[in-house]
Amino acid sequence: MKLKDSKTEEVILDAAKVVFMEYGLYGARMQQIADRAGINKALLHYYFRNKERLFDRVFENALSRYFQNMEVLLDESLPIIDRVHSYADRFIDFLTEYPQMAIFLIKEVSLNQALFEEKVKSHIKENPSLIAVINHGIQREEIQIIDPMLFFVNLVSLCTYPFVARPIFKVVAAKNDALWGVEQEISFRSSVHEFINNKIKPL
Amino acid sequence: MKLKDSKTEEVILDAAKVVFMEYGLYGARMQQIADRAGINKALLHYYFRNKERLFDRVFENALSRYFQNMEVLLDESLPIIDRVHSYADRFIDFLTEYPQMAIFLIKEVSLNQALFEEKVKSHIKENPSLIAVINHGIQREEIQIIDPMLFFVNLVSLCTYPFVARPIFKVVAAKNDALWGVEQEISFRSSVHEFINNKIKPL
DNA sequence: TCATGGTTTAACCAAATGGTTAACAAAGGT
DNA sequence: ACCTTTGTTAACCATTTGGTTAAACCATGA
Repeated sequence: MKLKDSKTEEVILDAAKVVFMEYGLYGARMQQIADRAGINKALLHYYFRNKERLFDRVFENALSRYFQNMEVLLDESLPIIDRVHSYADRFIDFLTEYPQMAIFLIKEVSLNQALFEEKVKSHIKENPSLIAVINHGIQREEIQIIDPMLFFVNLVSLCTYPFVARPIFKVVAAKNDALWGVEQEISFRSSVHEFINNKIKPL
Repeated sequence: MKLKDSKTEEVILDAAKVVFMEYGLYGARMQQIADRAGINKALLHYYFRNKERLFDRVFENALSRYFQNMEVLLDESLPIIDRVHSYADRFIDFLTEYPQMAIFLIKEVSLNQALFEEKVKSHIKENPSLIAVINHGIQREEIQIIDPMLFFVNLVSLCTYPFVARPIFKVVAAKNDALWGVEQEISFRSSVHEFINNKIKPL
C-alpha cells in the first residue's frame, strides 16, 4: 500500500526546531510545538513517540548542519592556510544564517554533556577536524603554528561568541554610542582573518 | 521583639544559585532548591514570594559579580594598556571561579532579553566600560586602536567562549589527542594578552 | 510561665504538561 | 462496495509543579 506522502513529519520538525531552539528541551512545550505546526498534540507522539525522541531528531539535524561547514577542510587542492580562512568564513556564514544554533548547542550540551558526547562522536568520526588538518600541514612543513588546539579554541571563540552574546553586546554598544549589527559584519570578518594571519605562518 | 537572625535566606539563595545556574529559570524546580537548602518548599515562598522573585535575586547577584571585575579600569594611576591587560586577567579569573556564570547569563538573556536590558542598565550606569576607557585613551593620544567596539567584542569572545563551550572543546581535544583543561590556562592567558598587544598600539 | 509573633512544616490545591485512548477520517488495494 | 492500513482528532489520565493554608514550633519579652 502506498503511504500518503505526508509533509506532516517535516512540518513538525520545523516547528519543533523553532520552539526547541528558543526554549530548550525542558522549556519547550509539546502543545506549543503542535500549535506552531498546526496539528493536534497527539500527532507529535504518533510520529515521534515522545518529547525526548522528537528533541533528539531536532538536535541531530542541528548537529549535522553544524558539522556540514567543515568540508572545506578536505579540499586538498587548496593551501592549508586558504582552507582555514574558508573554514572561518563558512563558520560565520553558518552562524549568520542560524544565529540561535550556537547557543542552542551550548545550552543543551551544558545540560546533558554525556548525551552530547555520544551524539557528537559519530559526526566527529566522519568529519575532518581543523586541528587534524593543521597538524598535517605542520608535518608537511607547509605551515607553522605554535599550539593548534589553542589556535582552534581562539578562532572558534572569535567566530562564535559574538552570535552567542549578541544581546549583551547590543546593550554594551548602545551604552557607548557604538554600533554592533549587520553593518559591522565586514570588519568583524576582517578581524578574524587578521587573527588567522597573525597566528599561522606559511613556510 | 528581636528577629531571629536566620541564615535561612542566605542558605536559600546559595541553593537557588546552584540550581538556577544549572537548569535556568524554567528548568529549575522549587522542590529541588528546597531540598538542596534543606528546608521546606513553603519557606521559599515565605522568603521570596514566588519563583520569579527568587530568580531575580539570584540573577541580580550574578550580575553584580559580573560587573565587579570592571573596577580595574578606573585606576587612573595605570597606563590604559595595563588596565586592559588587568581587565582581561580579572575576566579570566572571574570565569575560572564561576565557570557557569557566563553560560547562565547567556541562557537567561536569550530567553528574556527585555528583562536583561532593564536589569543591566542600572549596573552599566554605575560601572566603567572598557570602551569608554579606550575612547578616552584615544582622545588623550595615549593609545591607538582601530575600532574600540570590535576590539571589545573580540577580546570578550576570546576570554569567555572557552568557558561557555568547554564541554564541546573537551570533546574536540580528546578526538585530536590534544589537551584542553587547567594545564592550558597559562598559554590561554598568553594568547589573550598577545591579542591585546597586537591590537592596541601605545603612542 | 505564658502570650506574642516571627519561623517552619505537612497537607493540600489548581493549573499545566507529557502522554494515552478510542473513535473517526481518508486513501488504497481487492 | 468493502476492508485494511495510515493519519488525525477530542477527550481523558497521571504526574509534576508552583503556590497556598492552617497549624505547629520556638525564641523572646513581660
